[in-house]
Amino acid sequence: MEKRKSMEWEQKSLTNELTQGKELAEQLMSHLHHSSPQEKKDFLISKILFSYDKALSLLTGSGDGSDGESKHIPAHESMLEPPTSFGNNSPLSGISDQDCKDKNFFKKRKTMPRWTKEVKVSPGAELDGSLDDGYSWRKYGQKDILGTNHPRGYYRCTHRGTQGCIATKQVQKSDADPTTIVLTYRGFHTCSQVSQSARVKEEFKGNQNKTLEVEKPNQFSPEMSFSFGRAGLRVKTDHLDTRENDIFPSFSFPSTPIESEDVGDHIFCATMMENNLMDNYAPVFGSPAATFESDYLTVSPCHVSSFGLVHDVQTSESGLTEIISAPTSVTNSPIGDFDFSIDDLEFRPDYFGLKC
DNA sequence: AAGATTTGACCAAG
DNA sequence: CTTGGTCAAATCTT
Repeated sequence: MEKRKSMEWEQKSLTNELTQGKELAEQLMSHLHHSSPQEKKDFLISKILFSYDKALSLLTGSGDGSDGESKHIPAHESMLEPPTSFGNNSPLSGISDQDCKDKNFFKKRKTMPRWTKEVKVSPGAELDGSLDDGYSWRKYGQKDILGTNHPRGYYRCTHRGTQGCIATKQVQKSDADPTTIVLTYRGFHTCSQVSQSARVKEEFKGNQNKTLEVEKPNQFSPEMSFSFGRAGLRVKTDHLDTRENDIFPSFSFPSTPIESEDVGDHIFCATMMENNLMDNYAPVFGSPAATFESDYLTVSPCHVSSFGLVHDVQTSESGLTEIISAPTSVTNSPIGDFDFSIDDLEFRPDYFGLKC
């Protein structure tokens, strides 16, 4: 009896959330066709994401802690920080507060934002954890991990003490391929480096063409294809090049350095963490995951048809290959495309959604 | 001297 | 109990 009531309630809530999401998306569409303030769009996107996420939570019954990811993550790391790029006075903070109170939304989330990146380094290259990803890190530990040949290094943001930045990363050499470094990022930067990133982004906005020309004429090609399959969204981009320090995960890709001779394929693979708010907001948190060697590019999808992301781009320096992925399958994550869109929106609103 | 790294100890989760 | 992650004192580097 109790159970049935509960199920009915959940179904009703699910319907409500999905309906709300749809309505919000329609509102957003209408705003996109008009010159509405960016903040308003952000607000709508945020609400859409929350709606979808809540719907997913209901579907997966995450309230019982069955979240697949959570079992790997210590409970004391459960908090989700508000997206810094929205700011404290952003519309988002309002909704999140309300949602949190209403349904213990965040209570169910025992995870920190977490995703991995594999960086393949040319033989002979330095394989330490200090690979420059645009942020400064301080090593706070190292541990031998069972079943692996190489120790894992633990790094936290240098500004943890001064600015309370909670971002951490783990660095470990791959067993299968010692030239590959597996980077696991956790948490998003809340330090000033985020705003730094945003500033670069703004500069990029204003000088996009100039930058592109200076760096590598004709390198930026709009022909990117997003192919979504069960295995994940794939973004293929040919000859991407520009400079942009951007935010993970969606549309930030390493770019080609100016004097890059050793040109190789750059594979960027991002799968979204299912049913996780932080995934939705990952792009605006200022994650370093997609950053590399200070040269980045923010791109936008031309069309979106499924989930997951692989990005081929002309090399970053030294013919490095990066594979970025979130730990959980994206198959169950209908919000995957939102993940990709939100950052894009922040940067180039006109590309949001499935429009191109 | 201040900041970064190393490394053994500690703790929570499974 | 085992394991991954973090702490913090000792040590090193700038």
